[in-house]
Amino acid sequence: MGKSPGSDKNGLKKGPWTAEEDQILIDYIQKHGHGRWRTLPKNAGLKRCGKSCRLRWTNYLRPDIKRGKFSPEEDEVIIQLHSVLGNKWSAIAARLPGRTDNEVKNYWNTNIKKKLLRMGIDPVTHTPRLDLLELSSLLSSSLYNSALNPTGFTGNIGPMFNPNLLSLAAAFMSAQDKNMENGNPEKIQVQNQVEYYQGNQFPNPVQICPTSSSSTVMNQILQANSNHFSANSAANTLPNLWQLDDNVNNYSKGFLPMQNYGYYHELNQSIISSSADQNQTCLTENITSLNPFGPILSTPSSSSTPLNP
DNA sequence: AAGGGTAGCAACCGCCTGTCA
DNA sequence: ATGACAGGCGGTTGCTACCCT
Repeated sequence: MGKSPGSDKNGLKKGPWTAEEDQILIDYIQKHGHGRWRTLPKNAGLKRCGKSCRLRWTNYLRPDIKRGKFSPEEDEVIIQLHSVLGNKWSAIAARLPGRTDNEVKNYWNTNIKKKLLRMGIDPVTHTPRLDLLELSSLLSSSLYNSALNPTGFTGNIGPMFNPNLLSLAAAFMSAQDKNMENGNPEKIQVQNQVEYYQGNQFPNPVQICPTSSSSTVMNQILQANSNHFSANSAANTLPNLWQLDDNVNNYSKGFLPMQNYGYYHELNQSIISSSADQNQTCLTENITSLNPFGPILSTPSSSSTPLNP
């Protein structure tokens, strides 16, 4: 586990902690509390640096640490929060009782990240990967050809484009793939429960037939959002559901934009989903017990602007 | 059974920020 | 205003366990 055993030039021990060291640290903190980590090891009689002690305590020895597998609900919370906060592991971990930032970070890197990639979702931007060339060119042409884009914008469509559309598209793509693999020509029903503050509503549910052309589907999607598009084009800006006009007002309505995953509804304390995976209906479940967004709603960091680099 | 590859994760590293004198 | 220090954070490393051939 961890770094190789040994000691640094100051004679301080490095590497895995022994049970004895753990016990010494626990005993000391129970007696004196933590803090002053630099002097703690000396006072406790540990040949460790303060930083190592702090890490050992916060990541492993703390009594409120919850060990074991992450639940599907925790998975969802991590993904949702990551889409808003980016790699702010401590902030994410703060919403998961008993989980540490290190644990969340490791879990993300070893598990969720791969899961998202397998689903065709970019784990950094939380948008469907546009190396799905067919989709990419489709979206571009849809934008260019549309009178809804009078500015002739030619930039990156990634975050400027309503990610929910991409989600839906990804759901379609993925469902299409699955059906083709299974040789199942049946209609796919992609549940779409996106609720927009500005009154934009997808048809609910959207019926998508995998045998229909992708452009038809995308046209349906674009049309379904035409209210928003035309409203914003009046302001001579590219339509962007994530760059809402007035964050304060929007939040006061009780909706927190969850990039690519719909909206978290403050009053219902539930996520109104635009999940790319029709099987992930748990997104719409009430997750009150985890209540991941309470404090976030009161901080400026809850801006609808994605924090991801 | 043995060896190579890979996933999981504890621990470390270096940078950043906040506090205080 | 500034420098020192403590603590926090995200990224990376490297060991162990497990899987596959």
